[in-house]
Amino acid sequence: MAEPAVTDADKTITTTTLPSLNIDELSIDENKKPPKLLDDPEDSNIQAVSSDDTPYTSAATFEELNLSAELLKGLYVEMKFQKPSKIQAISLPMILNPPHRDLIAQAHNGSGKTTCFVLGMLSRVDPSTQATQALCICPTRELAIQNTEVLRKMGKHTGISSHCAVPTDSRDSIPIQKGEKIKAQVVIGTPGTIKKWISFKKLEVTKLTILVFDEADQMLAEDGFKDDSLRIMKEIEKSNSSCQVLLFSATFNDIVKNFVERTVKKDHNKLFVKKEELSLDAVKQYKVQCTDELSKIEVIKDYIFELGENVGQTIIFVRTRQSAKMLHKSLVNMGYEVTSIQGAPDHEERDKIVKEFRDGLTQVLISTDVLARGFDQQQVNLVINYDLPIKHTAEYTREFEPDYEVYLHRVGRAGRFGRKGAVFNLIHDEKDERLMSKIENHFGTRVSEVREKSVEDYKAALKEAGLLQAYSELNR
DNA sequence: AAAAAAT
Repeated sequence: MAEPAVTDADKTITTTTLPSLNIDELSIDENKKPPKLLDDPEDSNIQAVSSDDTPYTSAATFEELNLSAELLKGLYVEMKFQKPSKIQAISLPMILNPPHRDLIAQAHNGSGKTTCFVLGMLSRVDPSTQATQALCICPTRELAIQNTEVLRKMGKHTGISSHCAVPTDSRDSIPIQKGEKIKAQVVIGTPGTIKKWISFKKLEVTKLTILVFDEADQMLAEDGFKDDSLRIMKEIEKSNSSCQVLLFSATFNDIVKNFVERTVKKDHNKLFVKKEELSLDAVKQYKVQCTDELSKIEVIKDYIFELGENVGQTIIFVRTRQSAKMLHKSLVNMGYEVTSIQGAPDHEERDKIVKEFRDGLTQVLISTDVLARGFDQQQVNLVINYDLPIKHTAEYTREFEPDYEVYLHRVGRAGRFGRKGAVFNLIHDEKDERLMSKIENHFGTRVSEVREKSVEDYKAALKEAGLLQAYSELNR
C-alpha cells in the first residue's frame, strides 16, 4: 500500500494502519440493527495541521474527552457508539479543549462528522444559561431537521434545549414580530430563516460560543450561500468575536478551500483529505452505456430494480425537478412503487416523503440534489445517477464540467460508516462519456462498465460490490 | 443549461 505523502506540516497526524474493516460481518438484510463490527470508516488519510504548538492528542475513547456523564450516556446508550471514528478522534480534542480555535475539517462521507460538531455544541453549552449558545447552519431543510434529530438523541440526557430553524408553510406561520423569542440553547437551521430571525431579534446571538457550518464548502461558495453565511458570521462577530467557528464538509475544492481559510480566524486548525483519497472504497462505481434517454428507464426497471430488490434502499439522482417528476411518473405508470422529492416549496410533502423513506415504507426514492449532501440513511446501498451532476459556473469554457463535489456527495449516500454500496452511472452520449472520464481522473478511481442488457453484468457488479450474497442465497 | 433558501 502506498504511503500517503504527508510532508507539509510538522504537526501532521500521520496515517496509522487502520484495523481492517470488518465489513464482511455486515449483513445488509438486517435492516434496523446497527452493525456491531463496523470499525473506522475510511478517513484514514486525514492530514491535521494545528496552528501553533498546542499539542492535541487524538482520542482513542470518548472517556478521554472529559465529556459529561450525561453526554457519554447519550453516546453509548442512545447512539450505540463504541469509540470515536478517525475524524472524531482527531477533531474532538481540537473542538472541545481550550483555546477553542476555529476548525476547518474535511472527512469522508459517512465517517461521522455530524457527531463531531454535535458533541462540540452540546459540550460547550452551559445548561444553566437559558440563551442560545450554539448555532448550526445547513444548506437544506432536510439536513437541518436530520441534524436536530441527531442532537436531540445524543443530548437526550443533558436536558439541553434545541430548536430547528427552517421555514414553515406560510399558512400556519405566525408573524415574526408577534412570535416568541427563541430561548433554545442550540439552534440548527437554514440560512434564510436564521438570517431573518437574527434581523428581527427573534434569535439573539450575543451568547454564542460556537458556530457551525455543515457542508461548509457549499455554505461559503460563490454560487452557494456565501452572502448569507458571511452576513450571519459578521453579525455574530460584532457582539462576539471569540465565538468558535467550525467548518465541516467532505469536499472543499481549491477555490473554496482558499476562501474559507481566509474566512475563519488566522490561528485556526485544519484537517484535509487529498481528493484522490476521498472516494469511498467500500462503494463500487459502475457506468452503463444506454442507447438513448428512454433506455435509461428500461435499465432501471429491467435490471437494477429486478436485481436490486434485495439489496436495500435506492436513491435515484436526477438533475432537474422536471426530470424528477417525469421519471417518477413513468416508473409509477409501469407499476413500480417509488416516491420523489425536490425543492419545490411544499414543506409538509417533503417531510412526509423523507419520513416514509426513513421508516422503510418506500424502497426507491427519486431525488434532485436536495438530498445529495449529508442525508444519512444507512439502508441505502444503491445510488443511481440518472444523469451526472454538471457545474454551471464555467461560462468561459465551452466544455461541460462535472460537478465533482456533488458527484462525491451523491455517491456518499451509500456506504454510510463503512458499509458496502454500489453506484450506477447511466450515460448515453459522448458528453456523458467525457464527464464520466473526467470524474474518474479527478478522483483517481476506476469506474467499470456494465453492459446495458446483460443481467450477468449487473449481477457480477452487485456481487463485486458485496450486495448480492443475500440474493444468491435466496435463489439457491 | 440547476438546485438549494427565502423574500
